[in-house]
Amino acid sequence: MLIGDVAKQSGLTVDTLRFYEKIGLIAPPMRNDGGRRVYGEDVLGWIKFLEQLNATGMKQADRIHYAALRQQGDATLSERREMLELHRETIKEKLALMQDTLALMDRKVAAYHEMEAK
Amino acid sequence: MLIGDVAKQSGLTVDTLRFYEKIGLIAPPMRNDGGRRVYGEDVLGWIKFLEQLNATGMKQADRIHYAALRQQGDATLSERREMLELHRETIKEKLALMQDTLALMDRKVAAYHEMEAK
DNA sequence: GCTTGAGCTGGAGCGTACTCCAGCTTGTAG
DNA sequence: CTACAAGCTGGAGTACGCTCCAGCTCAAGC
Repeated sequence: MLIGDVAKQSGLTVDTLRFYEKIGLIAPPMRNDGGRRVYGEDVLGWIKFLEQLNATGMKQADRIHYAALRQQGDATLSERREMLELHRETIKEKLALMQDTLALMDRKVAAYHEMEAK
Repeated sequence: MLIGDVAKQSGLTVDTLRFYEKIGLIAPPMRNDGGRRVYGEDVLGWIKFLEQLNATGMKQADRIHYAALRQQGDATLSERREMLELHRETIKEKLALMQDTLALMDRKVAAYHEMEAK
């Protein structure tokens, strides 16, 4: 898989993939004879996971830290677990806030409907 | 209420309040004899609402648009309602994603625990 | 009436997370 | 063998959302 294929399948741009490699979010892949990046299939799952961390509000710096731990192998398992447990708690908080705001939107929309009806 | 009081009660900084005024998120308040901003109590509710829109991922540009509509009064009611209805849908989507990711965190954490136990 | 804290304006600076570009090399299709 | 698309590097530029600063005025306490 060349970088363009990864871009197409992951939804990231080629530039973003190289940027993620530069900052340590994605491990530098092998190169072919022409010096081009050749990725394994597994990178797609990793990118998807990164996107989920991102979409749930994990900071770049923390994602980079997690990626670094992951590359260090099994010795970092418990630290990674702790990071995920922490993140899980922040997701829970955001979730609660979202639900509150969703309820607020419902009330506001209903109120607007009433005002429009008058 | 002077700007410092609003800052304390809203949790925003004085600089942010002036910035929000500059970009149109907060209506320019009256000024006292010395030229200082004097806010009504209602600004606090408005700020809280803005924060909720913000925290649930509404873009600055859209919040500004909503604020502008609000200042134009009742004629914009239905447009505002539509914006909130749209935002409600995006919140729902984010909520679903968050719940998925929360479940993923749970699975990962459990898996890590297992690997650590070995 | 002097000090000190709060407020004012206009504009510069910053952190995050990309995004784009120039100038070059490589690979595939006609 | 020649286009031309895709890839490479290093570095500059961008968008968003604040945040800070200089240099000034205003207000309240001693």
